[in-house]
Amino acid sequence: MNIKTRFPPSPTGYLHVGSLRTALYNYFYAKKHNGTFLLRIEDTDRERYVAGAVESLIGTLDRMKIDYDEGPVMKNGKIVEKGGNGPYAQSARLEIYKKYAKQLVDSGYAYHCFCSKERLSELREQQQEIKQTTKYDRACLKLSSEEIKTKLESGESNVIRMKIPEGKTTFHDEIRGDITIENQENDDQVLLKADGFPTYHLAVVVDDHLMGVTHVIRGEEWISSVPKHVMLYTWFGFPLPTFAHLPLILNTDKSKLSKRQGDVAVEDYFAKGFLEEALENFVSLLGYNPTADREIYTREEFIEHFELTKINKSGAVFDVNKLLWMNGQYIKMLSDETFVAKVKPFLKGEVEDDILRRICVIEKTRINLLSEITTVIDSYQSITNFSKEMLVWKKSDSEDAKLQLKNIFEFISSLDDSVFNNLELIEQAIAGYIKDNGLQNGNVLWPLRVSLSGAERSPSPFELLWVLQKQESMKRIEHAIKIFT
RNA sequence: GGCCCCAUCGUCUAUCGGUUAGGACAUCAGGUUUUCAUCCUGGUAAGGGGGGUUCGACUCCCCCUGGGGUCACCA
Repeated sequence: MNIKTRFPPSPTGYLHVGSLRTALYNYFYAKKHNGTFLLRIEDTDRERYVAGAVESLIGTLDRMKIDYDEGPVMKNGKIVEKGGNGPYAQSARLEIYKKYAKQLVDSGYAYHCFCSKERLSELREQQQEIKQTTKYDRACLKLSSEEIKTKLESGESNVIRMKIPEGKTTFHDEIRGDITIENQENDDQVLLKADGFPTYHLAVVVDDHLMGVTHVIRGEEWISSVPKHVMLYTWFGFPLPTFAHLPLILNTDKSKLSKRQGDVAVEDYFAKGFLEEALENFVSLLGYNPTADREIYTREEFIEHFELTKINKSGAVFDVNKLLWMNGQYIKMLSDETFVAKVKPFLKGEVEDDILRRICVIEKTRINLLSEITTVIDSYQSITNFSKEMLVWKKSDSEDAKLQLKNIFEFISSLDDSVFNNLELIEQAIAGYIKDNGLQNGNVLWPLRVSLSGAERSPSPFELLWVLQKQESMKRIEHAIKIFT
């Protein structure tokens, strides 16, 4: 069988991290089985229309390097469609849904409903008051065919609703096994809205079938509506796809991951300086672990080991701390050149290329977020005030610190400019100086480092000399010496 | 509230009847280092409760408890 999976986001203007994982899992599954993966735009809610959302979504998927065989793509700044099962935006498929909805009405599985929204909400309120389950009361089912005909002919606003039959519906979920739900739990779901747009339920079934989708992999929040989908598949005579409902991604308090409790958009994570690869790795691990002997996996490994039956059933808390750690791991794996390039968009002011490169080399093991580069650069460019106590190493004293600074100042000024272009040479020179004079590392390096950085914690003095260069370094040491007088 | 799903360290997970219940993040301690970071070593830390089934249950079954999801002309 030719496997086909799909990713059908609603174009909200950003990609939710839960959606990202859904997209990834669908992608992994298709790739593993040499199948196809398609992107479909579920834009049937005109009230939630966001201008430019599709473009932004495509951009984000592109940035995540999640490519699809079918669906809308950008070409010369415009959206064009790829694949032979389009259109891939549901708003462009209205006639199709109308046809299928009508077919259901004609065969008695669905019916027109003329009830106003006001009546419906009143009804709901009444039911809630007497603690009844809120369901449509099927008032319009009692309409005679003549009545329906006249209402329709007079152009009265109406929707098409499913006529949920008695009994119960059982379906199989690859992750959870068989699930049975009483049909009476379902409301007579609206399939076609008054504005002619379908609801999710109609559109997803029709499209998945027409587009040849074999595996429906989506979030757990859809489980309760699967019976409706199963009924639709059955009424249309469509073969059932394989269902797999992924565990939810949760807030720290275990509720469904939401905007209120932190960032949910992958674009937000980009903006904070997370790397695409780290995000993919982290989010993919929320639900299963390919081999369980490590945390860092390549996409190829995720694909190779991916199995629906290995996915966890319980929800996973999104732990930013671990993401941060993972991002740091990915940053360390970056080449210096790539790191510099990735960091550039975060720069506030101009930084000379060569200096930036040196700073990046030093900071690669020190930051977990690309955006941290800005504060780090500030610390190289300006120095905060420090007391003379700070210049004294814990195993030394004020007199010695001052002496050491004076001596190292002399030594550094004797060094050739070219030495400062090579981190190793700097280190060799200073180490040699310490050894030749029979000194202790701490006595020299501590005050040196503090005078260069102005901080108790900082990169090594060698690294600082390398970045600051001779002139600036001497200036700072001189300034430190003055503090003693 | 009805229905559905779920239940291993604080968190992500491994263990698909027999393990000293493993790894990772976080945390704590130690090492390396002039400091910080990196890195290395080690520690603390888990099978919600009660019944079964079995020679033997974290693992299978039932109940309870707890958590979550869902109940729209939103997806």
